[in-house]
Amino acid sequence: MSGSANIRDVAAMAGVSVATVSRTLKNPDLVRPETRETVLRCVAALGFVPNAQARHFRRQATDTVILLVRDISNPFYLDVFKGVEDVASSAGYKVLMGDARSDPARVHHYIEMVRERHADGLILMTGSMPVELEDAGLPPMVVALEYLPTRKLPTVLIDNEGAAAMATRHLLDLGHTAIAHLSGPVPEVMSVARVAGWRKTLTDAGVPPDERLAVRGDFSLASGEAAVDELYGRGVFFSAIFASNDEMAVGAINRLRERGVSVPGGVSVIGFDDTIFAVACNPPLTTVRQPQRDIGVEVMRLMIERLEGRLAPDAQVVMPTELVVRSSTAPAKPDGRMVAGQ
Amino acid sequence: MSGSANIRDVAAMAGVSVATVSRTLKNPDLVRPETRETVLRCVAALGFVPNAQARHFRRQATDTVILLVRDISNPFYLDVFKGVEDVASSAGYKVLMGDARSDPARVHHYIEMVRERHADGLILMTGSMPVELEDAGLPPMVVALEYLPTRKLPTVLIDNEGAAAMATRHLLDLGHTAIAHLSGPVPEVMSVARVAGWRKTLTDAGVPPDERLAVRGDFSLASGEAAVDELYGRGVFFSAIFASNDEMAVGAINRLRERGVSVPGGVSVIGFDDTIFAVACNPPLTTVRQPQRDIGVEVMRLMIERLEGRLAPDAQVVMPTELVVRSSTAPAKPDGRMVAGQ
DNA sequence: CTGTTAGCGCGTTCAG
DNA sequence: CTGAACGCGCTAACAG
Repeated sequence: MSGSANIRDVAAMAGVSVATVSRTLKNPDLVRPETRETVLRCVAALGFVPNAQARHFRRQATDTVILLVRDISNPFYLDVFKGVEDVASSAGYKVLMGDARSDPARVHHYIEMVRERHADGLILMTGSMPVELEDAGLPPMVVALEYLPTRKLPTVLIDNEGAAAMATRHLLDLGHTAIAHLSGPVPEVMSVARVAGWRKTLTDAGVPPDERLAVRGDFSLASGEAAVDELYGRGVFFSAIFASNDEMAVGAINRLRERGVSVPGGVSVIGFDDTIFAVACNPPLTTVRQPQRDIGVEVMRLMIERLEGRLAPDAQVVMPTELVVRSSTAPAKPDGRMVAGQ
Repeated sequence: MSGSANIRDVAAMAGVSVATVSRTLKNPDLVRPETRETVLRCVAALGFVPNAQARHFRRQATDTVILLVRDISNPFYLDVFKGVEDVASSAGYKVLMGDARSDPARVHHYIEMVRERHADGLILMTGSMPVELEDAGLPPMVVALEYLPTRKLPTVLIDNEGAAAMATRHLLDLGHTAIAHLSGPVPEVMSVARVAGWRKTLTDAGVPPDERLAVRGDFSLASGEAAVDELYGRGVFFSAIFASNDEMAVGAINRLRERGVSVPGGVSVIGFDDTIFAVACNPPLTTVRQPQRDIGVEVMRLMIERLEGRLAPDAQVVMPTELVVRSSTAPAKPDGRMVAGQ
């Protein structure tokens, strides 16, 4: 009745061998129906529950993967996790969530966990990675949304430059030309690509940006607020802001309002990601949507293929992004200078 | 050099027995220094990393706990996770994050994982639990912030009724008397306790609430928006709202503004939790803070004590809450009726 | 269809 | 201080 029965107890009670019990549970069609029923009855009677550790030990697999994110405080990862978890659980895998806190030592720690066979594989959503690890000894890994320049690993990506161009073009189409950009932490590839998309789009449109319009942030709410102060401090005119994520966009909006500038009346703001912040924001945020859940789904699919040995090491999946127009962007005022020097 | 060396390979290379290698790694002082050094050299040379599965199998422990939350979409859990993870990792434990999605079947699934010895214990942050499980057969579990009436389990709590009273009193102190309440899903204990705190505080203050001022929500942004519509639909006057979490408070604020009611000028709004929503909100949200990270810290401590067998089954820890005054609440206007029938 | 057997890699006796 | 040997619970051969 208690949970401490093992497969031998069941076998003894059912008068069969342990192999038969094992088969009944794992491969029932190999067992004669009557035998099967007897065994199952005994399993129930003893409250037998197979020991996963023993099974894993024997099979040399844990059926567990680790999802390692840059910073778990970022709600962005919540839906990614859901996607990963859906695919994982329907394929019999468990998901461990790890928080790298942007610390290479912690990334290393999680890689060690896989090498110790705590888990079968590692899904990386972290930009940094310790370099001392030789490629050969690396455990099964796949990457999502990040760039690890020195490695060749299966990856799920978005077109960051193209998505940034989409955001910038939206503002151009509304008549804005003085478009500031709040970037993520440069020189990370992701941030650099978005800066490039912004700059190129403006240049191609014949309004190459004043470099004072580019402010470096770190994806935090606070850095969005600070960036607005920085822009005013630089004394540069702008009628729109393209922020590299929603959280900074919200920070920027809040600071603009504190300064008496309305959004989108005074300044238009567009974000990036389409997280919960975009809907919670007031006004609701125009943003570039990343399909978070689907990204999770795809990267877990890659992981499974990788674990089953059927996947090219340089497989790449590019996920689409999409402009979501809400209420934080509006046509530019003809007398655009009204905001200057505010 | 690759990671596939086992303890026998090390023993062979070092010319000692496997037992000596094991001791060197786990209990170095039992080994003569020179032997130890030789062994360690060989460990390094072979890139030996002990197989965690084998160790766990042998020890009948996984050094892993599961943190099962009601709904991972709720950013509230992010900091709880951090607290859990901090304590866990410094005690040598790993944390698996599970998402119950308010589905008892999923809770059951995670309990099974523990019974299968996938993990050593389960931290429950879910209100529902399948009742068919007999108390005796339950694996090590501790609970945080939730009430499982039928069970007696170690628990970390807050004083929900007291905290709700604190929020309500803040509004009373500002001169409000027509105070609406957006509750969580009644009849869950947590929601009921907050409703009780609201009602009792008003009654004690001599302004027993019109029952039309109580609107049932489900902790979602959308239900906060809908609740505002519901209040206006009921035609009941209110100058302040106490929402049972921040997300609903933000939803309420946004809908109020869409209706042309300013916050806090027209209506004051107070939330509950102090999640990232409170700071991202415009205006910044007055709220009742729960110490999320510390709650995680405490509940993981309880878990460890429970796993080490030293913990009363009915241990309880009550964590303090705190009023955080920001800008979404303001003194009531003398001509309070200005909002009515808006 | 079923039973027998041999480990998976490690920790822990118990002798020396 | 060290080595030999056993077994944790299960699954995957291989025989019947």
